[in-house]
Amino acid sequence: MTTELLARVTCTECPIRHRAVCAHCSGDELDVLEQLKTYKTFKAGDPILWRGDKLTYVGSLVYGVATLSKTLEDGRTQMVGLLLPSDFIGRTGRTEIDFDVVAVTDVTLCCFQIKPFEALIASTPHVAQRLVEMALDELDVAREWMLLLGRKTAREKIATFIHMLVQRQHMGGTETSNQALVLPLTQEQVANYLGLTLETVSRQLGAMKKQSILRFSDRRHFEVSDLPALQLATGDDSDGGILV
Amino acid sequence: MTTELLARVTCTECPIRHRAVCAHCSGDELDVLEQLKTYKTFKAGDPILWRGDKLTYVGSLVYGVATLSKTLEDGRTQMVGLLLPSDFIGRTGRTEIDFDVVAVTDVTLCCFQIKPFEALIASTPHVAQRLVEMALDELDVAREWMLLLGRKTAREKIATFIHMLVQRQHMGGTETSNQALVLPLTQEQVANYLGLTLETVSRQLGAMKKQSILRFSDRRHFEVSDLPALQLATGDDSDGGILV
DNA sequence: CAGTCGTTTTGATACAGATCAAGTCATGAG
DNA sequence: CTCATGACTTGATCTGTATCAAAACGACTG
Repeated sequence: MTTELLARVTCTECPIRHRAVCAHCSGDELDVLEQLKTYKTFKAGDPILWRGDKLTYVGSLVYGVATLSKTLEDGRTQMVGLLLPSDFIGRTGRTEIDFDVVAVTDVTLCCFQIKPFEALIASTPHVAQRLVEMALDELDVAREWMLLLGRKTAREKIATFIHMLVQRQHMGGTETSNQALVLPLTQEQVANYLGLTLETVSRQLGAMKKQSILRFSDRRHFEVSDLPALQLATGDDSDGGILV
Repeated sequence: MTTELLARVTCTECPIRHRAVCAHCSGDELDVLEQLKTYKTFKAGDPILWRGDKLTYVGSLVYGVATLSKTLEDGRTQMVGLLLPSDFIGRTGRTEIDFDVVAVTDVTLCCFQIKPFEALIASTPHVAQRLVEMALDELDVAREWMLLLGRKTAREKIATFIHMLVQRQHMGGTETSNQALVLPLTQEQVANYLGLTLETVSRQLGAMKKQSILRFSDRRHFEVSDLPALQLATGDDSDGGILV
């Protein structure tokens, strides 16, 4: 990973080429991006943006995992987003953000200064269009999470979270279960994502291990040994939109 | 209100002219919208869009109040959005929505067929740009609500909700407290918005009446008699972004 | 390899808010 | 005016999850 961290990649070879803001861009448009982009790297634990910071750049997450979170005065915190490769950080039309962005693992960002980027949007409809798509997708995700936070039980929350990891991690892969998965967060971070305490997360994960729904090889790596049971435990409709 | 419901208004006289998708449009552009738009009305309680419906039109809410909500199989429901005048319903780039939109009061929508509207976006950057702004604003709101749902106490939830009503209802008005406000939802609907039960909503509102933070003239109309106390009870930072 | 720090597990207890169960209060219909 | 229905209130009890506390487990450090 350390080599990846520093290597400058050309857009055409970029691992997030087809999912990031640049997804709809033609070769010509990529050339423009190529000129503007710079890479920034962050170590695990580093803050990427702090609440109230002046927003000087925006960018796409290329490698690693980062979190968005909001914190109350007394320290209670709620994660409001989990950023995986191809996700976008920052927004146009505003110069401040009202949450913290933190690198959870080592992170590489493909960045653009905000001014030139805004000019780019005005001149490159493909980027603007993709940005809307991504914003609306995020909105859908946020609303799904509102349902989770407001109405699901601890068990359903954990199951939904794991199920989301499955879907996001082996996109396009084979649909067989028993696939190696990474848990990119500590249990405390999972708790902050799900509106729970870390003790409850531990107990619920423990229960799912005992029921052999999950099998952990170490703290960070596991597989789903009973996907149907997991899906059932999410509390959602049986079919995830795929009609029988 | 019934007269308003059916009256066709020209864009230049439209009450949401400066806040809706059309906010940035020039006179010429409004002329185009004028050709495309049609009004639709709904009675209180009517469904506007149902989950899984084919999305054939999009539109702006002109008069009234509507809710977005998601429901689990066993009936637990969570409101994921409260639509007030100028808010936008529908999205581009997808033909289905995964939540229900319901009219809470009588509602008038300014609608566009989705096909011509998508063409419009492509040709009218002012609309596209406004749409992005609105999507990102909604995303901010959704994330604020995630913090509320995941981490706030019942009392903080109620206080935050009322405080939001204050802000959205007398936008641009004088900053004095003691202003007549409308509670557009039943307590059961408030409960679904806040991830609580209706009994808890009743008790917390009762407590705030007893502490003379709120004063109700009838079920639906009230005023905030102690705004600082309300703000304190939200659990948020003291200043709502306005520096002293 | 002993020591330390962050993470996870486990147990006992407390409590906020849910649930269950009657009421009471409005409003509108006949 | 009476009845019916939906909205709200109030009280008693239950329970899921938080809280408090301690120990066990790893991974890294010197």
